[in-house]
Amino acid sequence: MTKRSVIKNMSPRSQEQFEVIRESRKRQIMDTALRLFASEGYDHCSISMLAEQAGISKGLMYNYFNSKEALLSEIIEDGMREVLDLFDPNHDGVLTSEELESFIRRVFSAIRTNMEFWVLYISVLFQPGVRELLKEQQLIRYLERFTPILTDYFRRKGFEDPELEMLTLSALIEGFGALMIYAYPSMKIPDELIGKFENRIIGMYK
Amino acid sequence: MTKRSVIKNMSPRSQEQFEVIRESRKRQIMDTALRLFASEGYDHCSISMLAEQAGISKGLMYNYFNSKEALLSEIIEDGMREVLDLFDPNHDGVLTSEELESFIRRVFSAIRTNMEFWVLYISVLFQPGVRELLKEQQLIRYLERFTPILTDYFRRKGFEDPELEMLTLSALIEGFGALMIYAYPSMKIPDELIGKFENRIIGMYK
Amino acid sequence: MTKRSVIKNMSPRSQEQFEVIRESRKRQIMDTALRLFASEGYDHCSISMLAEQAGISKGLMYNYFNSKEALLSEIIEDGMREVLDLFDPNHDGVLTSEELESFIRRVFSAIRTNMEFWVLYISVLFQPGVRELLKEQQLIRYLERFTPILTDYFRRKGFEDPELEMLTLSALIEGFGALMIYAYPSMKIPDELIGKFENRIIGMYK
Amino acid sequence: MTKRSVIKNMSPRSQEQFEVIRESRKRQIMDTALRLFASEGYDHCSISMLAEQAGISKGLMYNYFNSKEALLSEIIEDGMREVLDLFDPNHDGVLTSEELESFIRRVFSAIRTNMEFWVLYISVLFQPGVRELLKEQQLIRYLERFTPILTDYFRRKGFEDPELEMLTLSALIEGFGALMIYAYPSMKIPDELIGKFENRIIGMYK
DNA sequence: CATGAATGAGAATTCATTCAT
DNA sequence: AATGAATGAATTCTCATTCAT
Repeated sequence: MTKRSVIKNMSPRSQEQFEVIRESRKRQIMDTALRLFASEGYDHCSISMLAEQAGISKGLMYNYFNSKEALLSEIIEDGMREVLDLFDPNHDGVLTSEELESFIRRVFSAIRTNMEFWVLYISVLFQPGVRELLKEQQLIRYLERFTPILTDYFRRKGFEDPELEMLTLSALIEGFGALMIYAYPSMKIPDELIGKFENRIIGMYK
Repeated sequence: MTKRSVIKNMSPRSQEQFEVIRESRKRQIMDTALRLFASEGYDHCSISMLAEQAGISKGLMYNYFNSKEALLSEIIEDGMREVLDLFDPNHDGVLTSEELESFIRRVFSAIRTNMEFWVLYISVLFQPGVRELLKEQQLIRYLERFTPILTDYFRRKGFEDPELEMLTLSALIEGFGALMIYAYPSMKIPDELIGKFENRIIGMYK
Repeated sequence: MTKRSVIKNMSPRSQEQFEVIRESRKRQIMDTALRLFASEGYDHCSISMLAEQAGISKGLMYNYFNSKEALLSEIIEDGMREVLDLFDPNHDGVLTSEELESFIRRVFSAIRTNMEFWVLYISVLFQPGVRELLKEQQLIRYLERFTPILTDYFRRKGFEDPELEMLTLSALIEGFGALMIYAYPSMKIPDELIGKFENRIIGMYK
Repeated sequence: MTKRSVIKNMSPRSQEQFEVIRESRKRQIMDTALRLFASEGYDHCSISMLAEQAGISKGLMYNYFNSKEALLSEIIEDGMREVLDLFDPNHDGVLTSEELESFIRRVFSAIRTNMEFWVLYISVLFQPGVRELLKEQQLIRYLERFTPILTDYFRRKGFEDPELEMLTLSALIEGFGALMIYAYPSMKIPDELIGKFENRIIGMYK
């Protein structure tokens, strides 16, 4: 009788309990890592530092993630999932005015409520060496699927140059994100101004 | 006989020759470093890699720069100088329509012709650990001096909410930069579209 | 169930086991380092050499000491503790003849039984760059506290020039140490002669 | 006709002049090096630093000395020659009281007037890695030749244990040197006290 | 004789990762 | 599942020495 089976016999519900423990540990690690990666930078945050901050041993991390890069990857995927959840996945490929407004509002909301994720995401996005990592990620593919839908929307709405509108809208959103991130965490753009900005964009494309 | 000629006699390779060598080597190192930092990322580019790519020994870099960070710093300063040269430093604090148009065109031109620098600049800007390095840089101070001038311009032009216009313009420019950089070097936004985008922005604020 | 036992359950190798490992490894590293620093010189002994001699990897040293200098520092402190233990810390500031004799005998004993430490200590003491490291060490402070006590002893004993006696005694001890160390490890001053020397000094100041 | 012969023809007395230049340059380098080695430590003083302080180029040093170690070696030899010059080399192997007094006075004088040399000498002497360098030096051989002469002196003078006297005198001198060096350059032992100390030693062995 | 650019071996140190327990 | 000791490759940086001019 192996040590393993002994443990098994002693705790019949251990299977589910283990699952729960695993999941909570994973969250704990990922939350700490997101915070540290964003504030210290992915490269400058060592596994030691991470383990210490998360209150676990260095070895344990490798029990949950195959490597530091795998951890990053999961964090990014996780953050994206959270972001994507904000968007209606049910649309049929044809965008209405209401759906566009909702989309824009969600984008702004996402940026404002997930700053830590965005800082990490963008800082990683601009580290050329790691870029490849993200190229295959869902968000990018999602956004790429979204652009023709948007372009189509502008065409249907009778905009003279749909592509130009698409570029402008993209730039406005990206630019807003960049401004927010760059300001984070020291400066702050007033909430009221952000609201106006949001409304203006919606007004431009309704 | 001047002191200079004495020195000359003492050193078979003259002062000027050494200066020429130093200057050209420095350029060679900085050019290689800019390229590599931008394409591989500052952190992922080691001195070994840099030396190999530049065709010099590892030690030589330290003959010209005190540290890797000092090298980065000089590259950034250098790039900024080049960028700032694009802008007219002679304006008196009051912006005319023509000056604004000129400014916007120069910004776009700068982004498009110095992509490598911008990729590096932005990637560094978003690396939390190195951010402090740039906070004291000229470009940021320059841009910060520019924002009130722009806001004032919008006020004089009778725009309803000058701050909102300022934010919008900033977002459009930053967003365009981000799009360009993100696309670099694999994708390309068509030149024609960029031209239209530029003209639209100018049209918006004239 | 105490917190301790919880921790125990969590780690198959118990807290105590780790402490034992750490302590023994630390000793192993410090012993090797003392030997090497004394025989090769602190500067000429590289971490590589040390690791090789101690039979560990280069990196492991940094698991136990923050830097090479920290290692040196701990060795010095350790040696001093050992040396200071030889002296009676209970004296009340007033020295008797017996205490002086005991002190001198202990000094000589310390020098003779801790040669490796003394060689390192003195060699470091005379390396200008590292001197500051030792200025704050206990031994020096201890000795500095001792000099007025000795001077006072000579005054009470009716010596004509207590300061001169103090200087002479110090010189005799330092000189003996220097001779021993310089001779180490190739030459040897005969034990019998050392004994006579010791007795003579004691005789001079009783 | 080679470039060399041209120069030769142009300056007929260049041979002697070169000698003078060489000699003065060498002195300049050695003086700077002695000062720096003593104050910064041999290991921590780089050729760059030395060249800068001496106002010459790095390469030039190698024109006069084959290596950094050769430079050290020459400095040591040079300092020893200076020290040895203080002693009467003419004695016939039999020491008189007057000669001993003169010897001791010279030793003390040497220590006090050549502190920089002694600091370097001792610091090098105690760096085990470099010790071998000095083992073959003249001063040590000289001193080794001197010990039997001293022992013989004490025997002839009727001292009970000549070897013990020899050891005591050596310890007193070495100890005084160590005290001086250790105090250098921050503390100072009062000149008057040194004088008394000197006289006491002379008194002890006359 | 004199220069300083250039080299490359080697230094201290960091850190992702492995593994015995 | 959990620990942290151990590894070793890679990193930044230093410096004695060489060499073309």
